[in-house]
Amino acid sequence: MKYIDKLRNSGLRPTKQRLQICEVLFNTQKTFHFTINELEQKIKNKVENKISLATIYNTVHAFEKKGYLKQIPVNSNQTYFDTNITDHHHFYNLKDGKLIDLENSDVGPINIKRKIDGKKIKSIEVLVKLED
Amino acid sequence: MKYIDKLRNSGLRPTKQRLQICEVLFNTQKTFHFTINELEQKIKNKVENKISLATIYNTVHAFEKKGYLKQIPVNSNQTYFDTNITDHHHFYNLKDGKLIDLENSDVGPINIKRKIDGKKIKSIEVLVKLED
DNA sequence: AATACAGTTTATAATGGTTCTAAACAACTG
DNA sequence: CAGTTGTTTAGAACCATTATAAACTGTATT
Repeated sequence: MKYIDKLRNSGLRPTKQRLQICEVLFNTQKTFHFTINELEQKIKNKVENKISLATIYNTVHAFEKKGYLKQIPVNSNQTYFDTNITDHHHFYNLKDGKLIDLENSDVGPINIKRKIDGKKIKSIEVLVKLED
Repeated sequence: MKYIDKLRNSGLRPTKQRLQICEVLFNTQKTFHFTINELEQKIKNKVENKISLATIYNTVHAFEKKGYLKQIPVNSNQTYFDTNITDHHHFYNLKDGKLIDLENSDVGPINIKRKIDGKKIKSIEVLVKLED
């Protein structure tokens, strides 16, 4: 149904596990940030059958490669992902390790004046660290 | 000599190992970026005696806490540090994992318009990912 | 519908960066 | 110099992530 075409169109077979993970990731009002650990918990709560941790890693990486998820650069021992794939930036609360979206209008345009020969800019990401 | 006071003034005993690591980190014309692994190699080359990996970790963390080093937020399995502790941003070359400093004048001022109650902004960091 | 093939899932092991441990050691104070 | 506290160290432990390889499933073909 909902996600089968999305997966097929990007060359990913719509397996039961992937469709279930799609439900958890994309069938929500709001986008959200997560670590693999947090996603594993969410899946445990929402999905009847067990999905192996390896599959969660595989799927998240597959979705990231296809552009359905973004990795957020943060200093942490865990990798943070975002289901909001639009260009935007983040607050990072050092106290609890939580991220908060910053709209582009909250930051203003960022104009990188310097160029590196033979290289293209793939992304520009602003991380604003918060403390008490 | 050179670094003894620096260390004493920040409440760190000027041990042989710390002074040697200071030489490697700070006794250079240019600032530089490094991972612990890279620093370990540099130390092996420049220092006669062996410094244990645990000491390298301890020292880097101590120096970071004192503000002599900065961590750079990058998505990588290794932590990146910078001996340039002034406010500035980075290019990140995805191909080889190398960082390049961006002067503030190359980016322009960044004005975060949104505020989070009860939180202060500790740092604002821009990461510009480069691809071919 | 049965078959074959390539893509997926899975439990488990392996990897590797980082942190912990606790014993030996070194810097400071009086 | 002696006592105390901070530091170094090798090695073990930790833990997020990746690799392995066997079982399984989706899909295209007949």
